[in-house]
Amino acid sequence: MTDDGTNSGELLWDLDEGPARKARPTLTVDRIAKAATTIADADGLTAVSMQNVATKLDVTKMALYRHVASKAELVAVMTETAVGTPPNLKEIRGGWRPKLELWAQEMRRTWQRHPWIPAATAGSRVTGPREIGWTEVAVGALEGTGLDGAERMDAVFLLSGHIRNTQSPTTAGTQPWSLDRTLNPMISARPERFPSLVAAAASVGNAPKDNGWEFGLIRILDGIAKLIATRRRTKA
Amino acid sequence: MTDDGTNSGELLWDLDEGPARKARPTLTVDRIAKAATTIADADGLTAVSMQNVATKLDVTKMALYRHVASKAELVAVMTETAVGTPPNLKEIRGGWRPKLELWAQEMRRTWQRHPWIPAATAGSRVTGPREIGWTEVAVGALEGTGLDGAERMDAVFLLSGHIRNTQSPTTAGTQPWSLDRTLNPMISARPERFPSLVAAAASVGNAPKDNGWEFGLIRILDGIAKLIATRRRTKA
DNA sequence: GACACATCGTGTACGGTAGACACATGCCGG
DNA sequence: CCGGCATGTGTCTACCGTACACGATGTGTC
Repeated sequence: MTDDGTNSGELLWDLDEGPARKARPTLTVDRIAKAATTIADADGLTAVSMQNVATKLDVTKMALYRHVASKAELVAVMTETAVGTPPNLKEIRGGWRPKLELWAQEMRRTWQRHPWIPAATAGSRVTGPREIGWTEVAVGALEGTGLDGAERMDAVFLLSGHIRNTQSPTTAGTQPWSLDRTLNPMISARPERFPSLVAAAASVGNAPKDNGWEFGLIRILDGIAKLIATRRRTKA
Repeated sequence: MTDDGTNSGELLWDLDEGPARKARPTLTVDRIAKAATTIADADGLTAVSMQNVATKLDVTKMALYRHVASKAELVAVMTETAVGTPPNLKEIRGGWRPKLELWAQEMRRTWQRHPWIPAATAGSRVTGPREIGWTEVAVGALEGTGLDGAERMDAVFLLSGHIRNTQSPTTAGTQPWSLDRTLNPMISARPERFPSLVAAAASVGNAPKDNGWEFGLIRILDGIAKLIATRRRTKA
């Protein structure tokens, strides 16, 4: 960038380092997506602007449009890369429940590595095959449980929705308390108006500070288990 | 608005209708919020820009800043007004479950009237007292169930998260099928890659087309019921 | 009744966003 | 050698939220 005299000196010395060293490697979709992902991981999806990505790659923002059609497409590519490949659940023994537990944990871990994924995968949009692959294996884990197709789909949607809700501060609803279980001061200052919330905050046990992740996971799986038990009974 | 000759005629006639009829009613927070809500109800929260709201009220956008400090504050006012007052659950008989069922239904209905609420209530922000009131009554419905404070809060959060996930197309995760249960064509074209999804889509029963709302609600409540049953047993 | 002042709406400006489009440059095949 | 095509640049438009100076207007006080 800086075009001062020192640069020419560096250029001379760099001649020793080998031939054909490109000053600027050519732009590819991959490099663009990687740069955008770095930004998103660090500063969130809102920090991903064409300008920011372009600056990081030392090009103008319009250069990016030679490789991606729109920002939405860029985000789609980022997402499809970041979600990775779903876990292989076929080798997991013990039926549908351990499989879904592993699946949920893996998904949660992936989303923790890339906290912007929930925001990027909300709303209607084009979905990539790898992302769909996650749904595929989860629905597959529920085959043979007696649930019909719609139920298997709904169960997986319920589970992934829970991950979304507990994982991302940007897509989750606002909680009355903060992450460390400290009640909103506006509430604790008005115990007569919000008695149940104040009482609940006063009697918090040693629950894990995971934004309700573990709690919800067990409740959902228990609920699904109950339905499956009913189906097996009616079938027999 | 139009400043043509017909207007003066109307003005003359209007003299009969009473004194002090203001051509433009003065701007108030209420009128601004109402206009913004109308826009959001019709075209979504993204259509709510200061410019659009101002145009609707026939003022410049900067005039709005005399009454609201920022757009975030405007959205907060809109939300607090739109959520309304929570239902009175104390009169509902039959224990926690019918109470929470009614609560969830009422919340869902409110959110259906204003589909932008999920998007407006996501992320960290200032929460209004009426909105917190909804959480208050739901947590209150779980008192006396044996759940500790954190569990009562987590249960309500789980439930409202489910409403959010099934209610708003903008905050929900993308489903492999559309609202009418038609599988994404990208999936149905590749049955060898997504066998479980194709199989599930083929065996959909007469499940309600409610985006998994009813399914998830029952599963979650069943899961909570199981936990409550455990607590009662250990207590006794 | 005049005048100062507070309130409220206007107009202009700034930095940010996504993206359309014309132009330059450099590489590669004939 | 040379023409064409791919790729990156520069400029422009239409938005977004919001800071700030200005003018009009209505109101309370002397």
